[in-house]
Amino acid sequence: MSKNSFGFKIEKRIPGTLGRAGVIKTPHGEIKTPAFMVVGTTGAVRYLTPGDLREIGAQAMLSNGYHLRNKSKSIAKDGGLAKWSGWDGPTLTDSGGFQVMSLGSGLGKVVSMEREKGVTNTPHKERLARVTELGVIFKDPFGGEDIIKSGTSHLPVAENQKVKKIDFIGPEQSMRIQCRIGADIHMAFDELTSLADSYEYNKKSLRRTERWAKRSLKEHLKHRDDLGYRQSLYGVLQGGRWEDLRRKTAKKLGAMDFDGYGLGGAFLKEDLGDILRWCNEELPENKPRHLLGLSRPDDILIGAEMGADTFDCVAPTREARHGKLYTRDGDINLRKFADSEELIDKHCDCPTCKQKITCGRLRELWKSTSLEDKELYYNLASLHNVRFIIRLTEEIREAILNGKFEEYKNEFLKRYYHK
RNA sequence: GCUGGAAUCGUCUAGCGGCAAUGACAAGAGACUGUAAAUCUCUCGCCUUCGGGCUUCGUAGGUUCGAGUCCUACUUCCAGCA
Repeated sequence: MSKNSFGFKIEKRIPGTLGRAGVIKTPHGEIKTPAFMVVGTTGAVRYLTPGDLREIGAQAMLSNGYHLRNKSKSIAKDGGLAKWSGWDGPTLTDSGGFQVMSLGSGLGKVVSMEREKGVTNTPHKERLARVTELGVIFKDPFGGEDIIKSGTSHLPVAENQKVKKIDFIGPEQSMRIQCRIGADIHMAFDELTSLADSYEYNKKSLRRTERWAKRSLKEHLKHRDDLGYRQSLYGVLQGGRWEDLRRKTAKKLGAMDFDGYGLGGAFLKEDLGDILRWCNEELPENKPRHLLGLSRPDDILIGAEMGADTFDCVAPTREARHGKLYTRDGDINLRKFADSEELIDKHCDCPTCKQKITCGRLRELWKSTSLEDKELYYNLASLHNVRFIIRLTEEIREAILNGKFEEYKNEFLKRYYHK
């Protein structure tokens, strides 16, 4: 295979659905799909080494252009993300589109998929991101020194507020940053809307995201070979929970020359399947699709069934750090396992379970006042949870290839969610 | 033995006349989905029809409308001197 090629091949479909198993080819290796990409926002997965990632069967890592924006030049100098990070397999970078929401309308809030949680948007004056047609103005709240003088009312800061820096990121900036970082796959710059945004706002935002997609594509073409290997670009589909918006944007971006597609949005759990179906019925079948930011087993199963090929999510590592560990019979809360001699899951093939480290011991490390103990816990717990999700995608792939997806899905869901 | 000082919710701690009583830790429950997350929320004397009721700050008295807070005695602990 040529070093410069990107490709996707479908190996087998799930009969009667949009789902498939396949292989994505990138300059840094293949990704057998469905696959879970580990999240290493700043170039490393928290508390996991590249060696750990290999050991638990990770195939690809997702990093973030926004978080690496100030390091992109030195990453380019080192030959790109793979060389710089020590993870030499396939990589993907997000554009910063998630931060438009997480630092803007969703600042200080959790991203929930439950209707009951009653999502509201953060007031404009408190936001650290402001959206304009040209791009997004980000305010960096850390290490504030520079005082923003008056006469900057177009910026999302109060007068005389101390902030370190104002960053402007639009499609062109995001593409340049991502092309310097040099992941195998990039995301077009998009705006992720929140569950609280109206149809009208979503429509307006979606049109802008589509214009940004076009601009992303144009800028990306200029720089995609700068590091000596071909970097690919996915267009990102937004449109909230509305079928007309979703189908229209999928058709529109689907006709553009992207290498694949990101399926984005803040979803209610009950809507996920429909939204993915609307998008994937319209998108070209022969291009890979990445479902952005989801990893609960039911979400991955629906995603795979509805034609998503790759996934990423911070939940496995974050929840590991917070004491929630995954098992086939549902999640456990480590708090309840003081002095327990049990293993998390005696059939698990992760390094932590293979070493026979008990829940009691894990809890002790987690609750320890020693940072060293805690960090050991974060490593052991992250290894377990990430391996659990990777194994889930491996088993889904296996089931698709064997024509047993439906059977596998039902059995898994029954055991995991006790229904 | 004498002289000081101290005793508060599992632990440490605030409290100098209006207090069911501060904060931290521990404990318990929940959350977390393209990482502002080694984070966040809630509970943490007993009962409650959620209005409130009851019992609490070493023990026993006292002063006061009112005491964890002031006074007396006792108990225990700490420090200094013998």
